[in-house]
Amino acid sequence: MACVLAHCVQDLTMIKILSFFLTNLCAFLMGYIPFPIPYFYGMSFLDALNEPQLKAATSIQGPVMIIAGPGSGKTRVLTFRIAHILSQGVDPFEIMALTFTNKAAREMKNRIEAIQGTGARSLWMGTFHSVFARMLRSEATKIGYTSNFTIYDSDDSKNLIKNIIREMGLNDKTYKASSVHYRISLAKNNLINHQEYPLQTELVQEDEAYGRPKVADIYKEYAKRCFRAGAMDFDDLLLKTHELLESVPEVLYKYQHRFKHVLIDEFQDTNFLQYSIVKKLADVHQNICVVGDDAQSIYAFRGASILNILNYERDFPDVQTFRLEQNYRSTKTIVAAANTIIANNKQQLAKKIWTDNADGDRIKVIRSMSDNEEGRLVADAIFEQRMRDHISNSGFAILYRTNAQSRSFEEALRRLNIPYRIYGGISFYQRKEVKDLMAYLKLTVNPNDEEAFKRVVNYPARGIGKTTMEKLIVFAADNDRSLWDIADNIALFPFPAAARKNLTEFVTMIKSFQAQLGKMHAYDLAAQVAKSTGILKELYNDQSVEGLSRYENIQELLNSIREFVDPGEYNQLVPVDATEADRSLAAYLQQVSLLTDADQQDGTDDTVKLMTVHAAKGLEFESVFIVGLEENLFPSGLSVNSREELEEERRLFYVAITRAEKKLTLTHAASRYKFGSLDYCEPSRFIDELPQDQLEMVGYNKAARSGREEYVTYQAPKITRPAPAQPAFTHQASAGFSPAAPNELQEGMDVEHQKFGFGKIVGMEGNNDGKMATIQFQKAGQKKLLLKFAKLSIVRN
DNA sequence: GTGGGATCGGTTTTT
DNA sequence: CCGATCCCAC
Repeated sequence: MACVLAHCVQDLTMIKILSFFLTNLCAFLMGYIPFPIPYFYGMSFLDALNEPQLKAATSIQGPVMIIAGPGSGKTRVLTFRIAHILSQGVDPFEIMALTFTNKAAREMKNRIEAIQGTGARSLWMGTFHSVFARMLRSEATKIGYTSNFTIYDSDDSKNLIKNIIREMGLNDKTYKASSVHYRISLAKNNLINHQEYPLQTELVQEDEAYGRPKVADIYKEYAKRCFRAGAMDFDDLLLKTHELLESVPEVLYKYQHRFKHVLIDEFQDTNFLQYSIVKKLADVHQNICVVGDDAQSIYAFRGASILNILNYERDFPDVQTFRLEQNYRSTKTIVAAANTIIANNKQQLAKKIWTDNADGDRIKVIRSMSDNEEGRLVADAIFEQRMRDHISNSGFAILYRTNAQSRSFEEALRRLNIPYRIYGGISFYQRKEVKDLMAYLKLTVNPNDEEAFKRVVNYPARGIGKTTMEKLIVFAADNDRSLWDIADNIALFPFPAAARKNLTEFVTMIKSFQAQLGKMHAYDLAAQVAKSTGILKELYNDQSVEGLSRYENIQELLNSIREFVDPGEYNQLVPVDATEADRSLAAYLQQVSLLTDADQQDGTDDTVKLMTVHAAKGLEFESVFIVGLEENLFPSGLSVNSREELEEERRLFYVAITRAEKKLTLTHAASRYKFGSLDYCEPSRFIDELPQDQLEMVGYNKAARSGREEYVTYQAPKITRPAPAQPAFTHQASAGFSPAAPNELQEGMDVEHQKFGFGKIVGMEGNNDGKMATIQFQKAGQKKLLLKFAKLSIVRN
């Protein structure tokens, strides 16, 4: 027996060694064999394309539409198309290519460069937002903005809207900032500005039906305030571009004639506003190429519409259409599953995706009892596939519907020592400390920025409180001037002496930064801002774990500024669409606001990727896990009320499925925690829509699905893993704890306080109503009683 | 004006 | 379970 065991162990070791060897050999070959694309593909780089791809890539005169199914080599066609255009003698700066992420643009640029040389660097290529932000930066003065305009992210926009709602004395329960913001955004994306909005009877009636007749007024005030602050929100970057082209003929003329070729990737996800801009730009040369797939349209909530495809055919009647239907990515099983799913949608263009690839494995459907178990099962499966199928970490993706689902997978992967990387969620630039420093920088560049002003005028605390701010806002509104303007001319307004002094000090400080703008290196300036505002000191004094990481985040932000200003060999913040180097602080701030989640990745690391299905668009992985396939989650409970919404969820599922090359695993949990309590979950209807004979069900209590008394016992694959580390604290007590807690806490006990660190409980007076206790805590080494109520953890000896 | 504790309310997806 | 907001004591 022992002998057999020893053999197994040996075999396992052999496999490990072998797979290690193979993986490294592959990495070695990939990394070290030079990959000169033109030679690799033969005589001409065009040889590498199949028949329909070749036609799509080389028909470069006149309007073109390419309908490209998932995995059909769409990116390749686009790349070769641009390379082909360049080879016909067109200048790179006469080409505009709009992609979905900056990363996609950068990758494509690199590939084109490999074929065509470094000239490709000056292509106008990037996301709609970043390309037009760049255009606005040089043209903004023609529509009354400065070129240093701030870009408001959605938090800034919502804050401003919330303030406006309050100032207008409206009920902020009926007027929720997020829904008002959504309405305004929807309007902007359909080319309706604030003057136009009240005239749109349909919109106004909808608002009234929801009991929000004042949305038009809020929109108007919002537009006014943004303008006064010298700020544009995400939608403004497009709307103002459109306005610019509409109202300034010489600008329109200049760009219309410049761009001989315009290309749009992911056309199904562009909205009316974006389409209108591009249509204008392409009007002279009419060389416009759109690439898309209606089945992968997943941004209708953002205003994207299938109508664009129909409009396109109407607006350009002599359009040439190409269809790429052969899938080179996935197994037959996966392609069949995708086709079966999408066939449930009524609204779609007819097409059939097919593949020559192998049949491949059946699709696994795993049922787990809880979200935590779901995490463990997926981690176990990855561990197993890594060994058995020789898939490297980077060959795996875990895709979920909402960012909040990542937690259980993180924990499980960490336990098995599987390296992973999460995209999305709270991004680096959304963190409080980063936003704080950024606000100072924004204010330095554009002092009228109202959101930045409000954010930092009293951070760190300098005695400018609610009352002073309220006055400031009132004076600003009365005089239609920015907050900064009022603060800068404080003598003209009645303020108490203390407030006047504090505000003046603040203004003087910001002005001292501004004085350095042109003279000082942007990095040094930012570092000085961090220091002299007291942000750095404040964070440095915070010795908690979070405080430490905040401090590091500030350092990281400073580093990214340095990288931007001193472009190194590889720098992800370099504007992808930059022809001339604009490396001012203002340019940095604008670029950073437009980074997408996908841009954060360097993509080359060997990690399992965790992301939402939305973020996975355009990517592919050997083995894909689509998790949380439950009713009300995927499809989202908010998107099952109309056929259109449900069909978008189904397209989302379609996108998720088609990311997989070889293996596809679907999971759902029978229950999951929601707001701290267990919630029971139905399996998603999408599982039922799959070809059932292609599925391998794991962990199913079949009776629950078919009504028959047939139980399948579920067993998790046995994988030895290190015993979980004993938690240092077994019970966390806090003000408002349950009656059980005081029994755990005793006088004289050593405890750790969340914020003040280690100490002792010196008293436990006054149990009010058996639910609350007053805890007296004394910090170690200090005589003074620090506080009465405390959030504490017990330290076990 | 400041800071801490209690209380309430809320879940999509992204530039 | 989280964060925003309210409320109260200094």
